[in-house]
Amino acid sequence: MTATPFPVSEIVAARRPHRKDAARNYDALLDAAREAFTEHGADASLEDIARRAGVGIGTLYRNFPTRRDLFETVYADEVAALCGAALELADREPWEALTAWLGRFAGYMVTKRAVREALNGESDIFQTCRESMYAAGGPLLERAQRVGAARTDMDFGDLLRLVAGITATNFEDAAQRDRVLSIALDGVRTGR
Amino acid sequence: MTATPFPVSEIVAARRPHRKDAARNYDALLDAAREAFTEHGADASLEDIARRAGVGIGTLYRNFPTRRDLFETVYADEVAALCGAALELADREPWEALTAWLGRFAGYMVTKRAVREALNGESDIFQTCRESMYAAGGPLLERAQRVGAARTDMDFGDLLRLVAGITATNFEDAAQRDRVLSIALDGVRTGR
DNA sequence: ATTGAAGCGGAGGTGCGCCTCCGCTAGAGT
DNA sequence: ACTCTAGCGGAGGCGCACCTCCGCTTCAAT
Repeated sequence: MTATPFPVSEIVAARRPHRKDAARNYDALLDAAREAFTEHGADASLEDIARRAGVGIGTLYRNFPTRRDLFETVYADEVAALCGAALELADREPWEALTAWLGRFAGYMVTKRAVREALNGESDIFQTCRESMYAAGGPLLERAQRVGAARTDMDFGDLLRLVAGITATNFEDAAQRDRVLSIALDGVRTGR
Repeated sequence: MTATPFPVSEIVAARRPHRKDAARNYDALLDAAREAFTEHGADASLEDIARRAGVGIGTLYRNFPTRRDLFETVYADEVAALCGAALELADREPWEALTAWLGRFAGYMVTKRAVREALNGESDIFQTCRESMYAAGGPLLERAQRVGAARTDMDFGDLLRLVAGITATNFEDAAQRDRVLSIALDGVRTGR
């Protein structure tokens, strides 16, 4: 849906049908799937997704012949949006831009977890997504490192896992999540 | 199984049957269930668990009438073992004792995740487990805080979530996991 | 050794999600 | 307006996991 200059965005576009009604259904299925994954994780029922989207189960299967196709596309769509977000942060302060992007990244972790679980890491789409993610977010960390705001004995992959893990956890409330995330980022930050 | 002075250990003991063969089956089921949860997460099939344990499905249901009963008991058993581990660290250096225990804690997170997912947080056993965990691990953090090794603007709950989140993530290799965990703990540590 | 009851196991009924298939609908080109 | 084809929907077959039920086995108390 969200168009970005990153390769991952083509994955979603390539599948999208041309006819008007078909495209609408396609979008509705993607939205419904994202919602269902957030709610039920990898076990979300395909028939439930079709129901949410207001289409027949047959339509779901025509657009996404296998469960894997659907999961991959939802995932790619999320990653594409996240990549787009990184571009809009180019003019902010390095450290602030980095943490703002990580905040957005955190929001996408729920879906990502479900997808990873379902696909069991056995998909080459992860490679493409990883590349796009690194291309989008990597520069934010490098910028912060260059101005001495972030420690240099870590790479972007380390940072993503750190934030990913923490945001995937259930907290008592939003305040605790922010507190814990900020403690972890104190481990990343240098100078103050 | 593992006997500790913590209330949570009674949950497992209370269920354990008295007759010899029944007790053996009970233990085998618990082991098989822990293994299955580690491997397949919350979706582990009960029939598969019975098969692994070498007992009939009927035996599983007699011991654990509902899926919830089985999950709760496995979880309680893990927590009891973890509580026991904390007691054995009383004579170590404060910071070292804390990190050693957190390392052990990390090992139990896989099962814990599966159980939490299955029970959807809707069980009062979590309350009991939380209390036992805090009673066991809390003093380790307080000790480290008292000698100035750990920051004081956080509590034990924050620390558990921090470690729990990170260890629940998939890393490229063990080295990366340790690196990330150590970065996060740098955020906790004070004075060097 | 006897016996009763506690425990065992797995066949089979039930329900649910997966996926296919095909008669019907509606968009797009002329 | 007409047509023809891409697209639609959902009934229904299939398989798997859940759970019950009951005849058989094993323990342990006397």
